[in-house]
Amino acid sequence: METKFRRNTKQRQAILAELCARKTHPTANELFHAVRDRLPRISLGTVYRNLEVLAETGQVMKMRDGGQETRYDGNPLPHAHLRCSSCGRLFDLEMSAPDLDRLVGTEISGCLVTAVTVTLDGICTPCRSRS
Amino acid sequence: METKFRRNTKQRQAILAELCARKTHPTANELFHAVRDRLPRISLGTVYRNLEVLAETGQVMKMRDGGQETRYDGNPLPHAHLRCSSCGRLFDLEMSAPDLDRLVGTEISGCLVTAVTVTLDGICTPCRSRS
DNA sequence: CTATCTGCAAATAATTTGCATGTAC
DNA sequence: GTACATGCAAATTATTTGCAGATAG
Repeated sequence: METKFRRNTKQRQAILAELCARKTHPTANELFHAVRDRLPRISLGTVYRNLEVLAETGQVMKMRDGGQETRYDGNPLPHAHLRCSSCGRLFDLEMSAPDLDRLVGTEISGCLVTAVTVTLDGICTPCRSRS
Repeated sequence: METKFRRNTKQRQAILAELCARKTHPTANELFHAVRDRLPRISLGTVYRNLEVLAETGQVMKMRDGGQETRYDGNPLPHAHLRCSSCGRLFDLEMSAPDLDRLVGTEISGCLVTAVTVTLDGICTPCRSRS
């Protein structure tokens, strides 16, 4: 959408609030169901459209690393993730990657770097004890 | 598919050869069209099925970081990527991340780490000169 | 007021799957 | 010979879009 002004609708507020209230990294559909408790008439399309806007304005991060669905992260600060290859969940890692984060804003092979994403793959504790 | 034996079909060979011959990170559909020059009756479903098998056996890497389509990488060695936020292309980076690669095989918060993915976002040289 | 946003439903895009037939081992 | 793989087409899943009515600023 190439629009100049952005309205602060109750739908957009509710989606952002719901996302920021979570430490998990929900899908659009999960957010849709959560937000629907408060706004019963909200539609899935609206959730997708708002997440797109929020990602453009940098309030939210889109994460397409893992499974089939896009997940969203309400934490705008740089932090690494761990994806469980068994259950597909994404966890925040305390760890950061200072050497890599420093690359933001620099040029590499003529490319201006705007973000650094670090994702580890592994098996999370619940999945390990289950097997 | 939970099968024991894996056949070395000409389709699977052709897909892997085509992928390894490239420095780019093609989509399933791009590979489909490329391989079809040699195997005119190959189907898109077969390409998807084989890429899945090749990813399971570690000969190929699935990359879902960026745009909407999954891309595949025929280089099994660890290396970072740069994704152009304008055109969506994925480039290999000479750079590696030794501090992070060292994490493979270790445990972090009880999770056994099996892989580390590093992706930078930026605008590639062609896209920068175009604007 | 009016440009932006919403709900709804239909459309699209990527990927997966069922099934009859083919083929590597 | 038989389990695994293929081609084809239909099904599924995630996401996007068109449009008429609603609403934030």
